[in-house]
Amino acid sequence: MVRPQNGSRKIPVHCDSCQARIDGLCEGCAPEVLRVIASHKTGDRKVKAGQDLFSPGEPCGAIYNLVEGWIFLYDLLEDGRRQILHFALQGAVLGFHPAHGSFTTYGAQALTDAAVCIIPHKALNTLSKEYPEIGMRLALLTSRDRSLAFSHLTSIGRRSARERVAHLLLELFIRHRAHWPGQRIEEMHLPLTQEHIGDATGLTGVHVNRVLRTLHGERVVEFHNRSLRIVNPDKLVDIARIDPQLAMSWVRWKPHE
Amino acid sequence: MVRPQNGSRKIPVHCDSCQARIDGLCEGCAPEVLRVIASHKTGDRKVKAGQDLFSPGEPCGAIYNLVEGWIFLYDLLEDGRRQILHFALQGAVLGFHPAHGSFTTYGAQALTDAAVCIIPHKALNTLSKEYPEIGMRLALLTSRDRSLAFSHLTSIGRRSARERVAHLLLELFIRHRAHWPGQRIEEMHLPLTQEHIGDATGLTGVHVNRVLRTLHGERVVEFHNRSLRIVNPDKLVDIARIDPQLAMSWVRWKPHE
DNA sequence: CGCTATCTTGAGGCGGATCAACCGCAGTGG
DNA sequence: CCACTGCGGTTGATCCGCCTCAAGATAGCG
Repeated sequence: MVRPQNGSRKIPVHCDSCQARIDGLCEGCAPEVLRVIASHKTGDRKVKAGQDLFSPGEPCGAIYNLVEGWIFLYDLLEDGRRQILHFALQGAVLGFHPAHGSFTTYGAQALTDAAVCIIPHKALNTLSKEYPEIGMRLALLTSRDRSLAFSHLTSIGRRSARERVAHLLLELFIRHRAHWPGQRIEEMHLPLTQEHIGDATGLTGVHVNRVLRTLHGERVVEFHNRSLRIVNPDKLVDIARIDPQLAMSWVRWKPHE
Repeated sequence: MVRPQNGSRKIPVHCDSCQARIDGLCEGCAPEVLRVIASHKTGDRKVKAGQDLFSPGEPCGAIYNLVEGWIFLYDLLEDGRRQILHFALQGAVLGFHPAHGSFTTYGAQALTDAAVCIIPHKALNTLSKEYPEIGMRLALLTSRDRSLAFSHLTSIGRRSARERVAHLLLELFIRHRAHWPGQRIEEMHLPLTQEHIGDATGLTGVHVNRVLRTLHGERVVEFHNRSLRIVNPDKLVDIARIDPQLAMSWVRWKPHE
């Protein structure tokens, strides 16, 4: 299992666009909004794997910056069915809702032990006056999330189970690798169960299993033990029908001028 | 068929939150970003029904403010299958992508004759320096779109055909009424074909037809001739399983302080 | 070493897709 | 004024992808 960080954030990473060597966040293309925001935090918070950072329907008083770990956003129906809306990686801004001071419409749960820093909404308001660029940076971040959500919509609405699963695995692989581009190996720690994959793709865990077994049998990907290994990248891309253009928008916030 | 505006934008409307009487855009809660942005437009553009404002894969050099008409965002697969991502109503900001100067990953097509004003990306950059609030306003707008996309994800991923259709109709009705709150009548012009509804809900037009016929037979909604009439609102809400909390986020950008 | 979550595999059923007519209606042109 | 055309809606028959239910098999983990 290849997991370069594994608890230590001291390993420097490269930004995929600017190739700058930085610690955790890219200054050029990943928004400095994160650093500035983080500097105004009122506190940190650790979330254990399986715990909610916030739950659906809670009052939302703060936004969070994900410093470490995996967190997913989810929606819950009354009958218990769950839809996973987004997988958040390091550096993500969470809890930024259109209506401040209202209630969350979805929840956020940690897949691994995670760490966030907390910025109250009030701080954000004053902050945006001090650093006018913040607003636009935040808009770009949110816009990237919207693009991702759009691509998930297309996937769930119009693709087959096989394509959906391939698409999701590839997306997570690409987004993850963008954070750790030093790794050339087509293998990563992916802290999901097959049921998570099902809830993200609109399938059942059982059917995800069948798809994964097939893909395994075809020597495309292996997913065991929360470790993803891409055996045949070309074929996976082919199955997922990824638009390379789109893939870029998954990792880039903004091109360098 | 009740269609209050029908080509004339002179009818004043009320903001659902602030009750201010305004022309087209609410100053209090709908962001003044729109007015400011519009004041920096380099031109207007009319789009005929059925025409693309922009197509998938085009270079994107400008953002647009929808002044009049309905426009939907869509994604196209190679084999021709289409997913509708979003229905944009008056006041919407279109074409704001995470990577400026790159290419669009989805298209925007007019459902009715539509009018937009054009703001080049460059203008946006300088603009955000002049009016620092713009960025944050834009972030909130984009965040609202993201919430909508999330709720569509849940719908397509986890709800039955019946629930999805009910959900979409109710969403469009609520969002539309927010622009024309003077109308008490549960009837509106909805410029969609059943195929559009299918492409938005991940169903086929044929199946949408069956669902609509059933709902008609149950005296819940009538959808004829691009006109939607909600016969039994309570039942529709019940079928759609709308979270009232969520419904608010469809129309509100930001609560008044 | 037992517990519990997760993975695996099979059998059977169903919701929605697909395919194929046919209808109604608004243009449109003779 | 009417034939022609094309789009959208309607309906039926059939099919299939994925769900459901159920029973093991594995494998982390205390």
